[in-house]
Amino acid sequence: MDVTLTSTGATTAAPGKRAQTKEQNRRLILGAARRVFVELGYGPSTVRDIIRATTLASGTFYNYFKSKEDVFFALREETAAALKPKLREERRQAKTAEDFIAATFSAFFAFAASEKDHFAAINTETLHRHPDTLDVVAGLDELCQDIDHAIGRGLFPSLDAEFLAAAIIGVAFEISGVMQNRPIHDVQASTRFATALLLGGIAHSDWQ
Amino acid sequence: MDVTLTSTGATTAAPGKRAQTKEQNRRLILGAARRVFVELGYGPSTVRDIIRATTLASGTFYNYFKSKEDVFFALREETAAALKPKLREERRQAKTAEDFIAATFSAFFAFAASEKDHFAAINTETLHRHPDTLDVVAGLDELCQDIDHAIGRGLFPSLDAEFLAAAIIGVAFEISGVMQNRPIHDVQASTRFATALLLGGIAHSDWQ
Amino acid sequence: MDVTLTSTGATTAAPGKRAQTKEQNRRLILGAARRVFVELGYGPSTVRDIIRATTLASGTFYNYFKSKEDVFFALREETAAALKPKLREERRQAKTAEDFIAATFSAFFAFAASEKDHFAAINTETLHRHPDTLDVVAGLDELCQDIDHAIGRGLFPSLDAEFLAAAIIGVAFEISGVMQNRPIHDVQASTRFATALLLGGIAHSDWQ
Amino acid sequence: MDVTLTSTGATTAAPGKRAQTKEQNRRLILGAARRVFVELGYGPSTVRDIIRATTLASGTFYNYFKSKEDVFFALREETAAALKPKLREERRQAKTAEDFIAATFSAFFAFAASEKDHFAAINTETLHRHPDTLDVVAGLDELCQDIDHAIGRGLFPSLDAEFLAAAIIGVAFEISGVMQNRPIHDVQASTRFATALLLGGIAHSDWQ
DNA sequence: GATGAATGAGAATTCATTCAT
DNA sequence: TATGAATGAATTCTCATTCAT
Repeated sequence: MDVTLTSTGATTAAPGKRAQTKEQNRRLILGAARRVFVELGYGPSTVRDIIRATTLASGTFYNYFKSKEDVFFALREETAAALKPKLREERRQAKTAEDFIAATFSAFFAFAASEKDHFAAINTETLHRHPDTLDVVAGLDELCQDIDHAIGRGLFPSLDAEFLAAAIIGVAFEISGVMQNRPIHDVQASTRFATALLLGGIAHSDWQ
Repeated sequence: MDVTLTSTGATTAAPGKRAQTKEQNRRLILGAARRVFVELGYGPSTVRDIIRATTLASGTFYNYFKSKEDVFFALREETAAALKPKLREERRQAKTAEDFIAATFSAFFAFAASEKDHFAAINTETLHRHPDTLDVVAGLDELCQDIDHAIGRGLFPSLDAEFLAAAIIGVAFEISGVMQNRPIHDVQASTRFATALLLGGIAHSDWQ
Repeated sequence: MDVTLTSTGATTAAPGKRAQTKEQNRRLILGAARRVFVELGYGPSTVRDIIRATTLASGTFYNYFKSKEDVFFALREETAAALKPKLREERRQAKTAEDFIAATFSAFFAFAASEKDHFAAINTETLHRHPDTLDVVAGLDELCQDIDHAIGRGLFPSLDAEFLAAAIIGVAFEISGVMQNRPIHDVQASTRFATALLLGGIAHSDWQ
Repeated sequence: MDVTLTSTGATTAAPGKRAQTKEQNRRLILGAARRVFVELGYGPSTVRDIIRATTLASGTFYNYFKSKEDVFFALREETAAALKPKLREERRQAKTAEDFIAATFSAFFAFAASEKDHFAAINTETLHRHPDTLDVVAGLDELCQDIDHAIGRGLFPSLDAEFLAAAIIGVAFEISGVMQNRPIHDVQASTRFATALLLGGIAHSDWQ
């Protein structure tokens, strides 16, 4: 009984340290989850696997997350938070359609190349298990908005923004997949190809 | 003597009732699996779920397939067998780059619209669990070959065939995803958009 | 209907051939079972394993045997039928205690060395699963009788025949186990050791 | 601060309620396994059977043991730990061959009579499923060593120690089997018989 | 008699989650 | 809050056996 009192006292006495440990544990779990998702794929991964990749006890997991899915959403949020601002920023400043497209692909491929783990954890079958993932991460909504905005600014002709956004994202993911399978991850070449294709199509003059 | 003949004859008659039931059951399981995969997604689906979607006993499943994965491969094979020939045939006969691209998208979107289940079962997260699925179903290899061939015939400029194939497949899947979410599945509009984009790029003149 | 007639006719027409196939199949199953028991041990072996080691269909098994245990009893009977007469014959003709003991061990070890498979199939954990196996195979009853008889003939002093029979069989099996683990299966040496031990004990004069 | 101390103290106190329950459950499972092995034999016993003989939930079993085999090894270790020291101790102090042999048999039969369950659980067909069981439990290695040592001390003539050890163990197990089937478990009579046989052989003078 | 597919009980094992400490 | 043992539902898979052909 008095214990409650005392312990409460202790809790309020050192809130900083408590909070720090809490944030620490949260990051511990997220990091472990990312590693596990990359290793096993999202579907086969279990909460047990995540806990095992941690120094924490099984019960502790549930102080931070409700389920594996819950962890995944947190990870996705992290990735989105890291990627989306970069994408938007550059697109905002685009003066031409080429700037716009190139900025999008460039940011995307650079991220895919540098943050392999972020990307791998997301890229696994999660994409289709949670089909909005790609939209969330790459910011389909924002891309749509930006495209509409760009159409308004006269950068693009008036076309189906949703289709275009889908096409851009489809090309971005598939090309980045090919890129990651090649011996060297040539971000520039990938960006050049995707940009040229989206901008001028196959028929345009200067391939190579 | 003749008895032996007769009885043998009866037993091995044409497909025989036995063989017929066997093929029937195989199809029963495949059908159930397709429905289950569409409903739950591939990962969460269990062999039990598939059996439950069937009138058969649990053990019977294993007379036909080794595992859930085994069923999936059979389904994928089916889908590929249904889709790939259509794709190739039309591309073969293409006289122009536009024919080539349009034929590919048209066949793909038509298939996606008409064979929703085939497509949905494949399209689930299986795509990334079995990353070669898309290649198998849509025939990445054949697409690469056909592109190379088309380059040889002078239909296309000389570009990175693998990148282009990836881009086409990425656009095809993503656009078909958008299409399937819209109230009406306008195959023609989707085909027109994707073809125009890939062929002339965003910058080309006549959108709409 | 008339088929029944005809087929019956056929059956009675060539009874020899039928019977031959029947006996053939029985032997096929017994042989497969022995191999399987030796390979996997009796416990882990399944009827399926036995059938698989055969060219026959699963249902056919049940035309010949009721269960795995049933097969085992048949095998044991076979082994007993092969071993017991040899043992008895030689013991009958024994003129001295040494003859009696030596004959028993000699026949046993020779059998163990030559009929490894028979022996191995029996020797596995079946021994204790069916604890009477050893008695059946080695003929504990007959050994008891023969000992009693020998006591009557004055070959042995008057001792507890059951204990002695147990001791003989225990020594026989354990020594044969050691023998089979040695590089060469020296039946004579084993016989000599066991006979000397049982006859004169450790304390007797001429070991070596 | 002191709260931490107190709570920590409570949690880790001596064995602690947790640890105590854990050990309790371990013994619960081992006890159940022993009963089940005796009842059904090792081979036919299943993990389910063991769990069912317990008040615990199925999953709990796997918190303690990996498999049925794992339990068996634990039981065997227990039995060996209970039996072997008795055997060795008495043999060490043996002044004569008779002492040596008698001590071995006496300890063995006494154990067999008193610890029927220990013995029965081990004695089942496990013996041949895990052929080293007998050696482990009865200490074949130690017996060999002790025999060699005894030969060195001049207690025994120079004979094949491995053969002798095998013979002793064979006699011990078989005689104890006979003994256990008799209405009264006369440890002394069994010891006397086995000792006399091994020591002086059948031919020695004073049976009875 | 021979065949081999269907059956469904049952075995081993894992897992998310709870809760006493 | 952290811990980690207990839980029992759920899953995969095997097996002996039956029975229509």
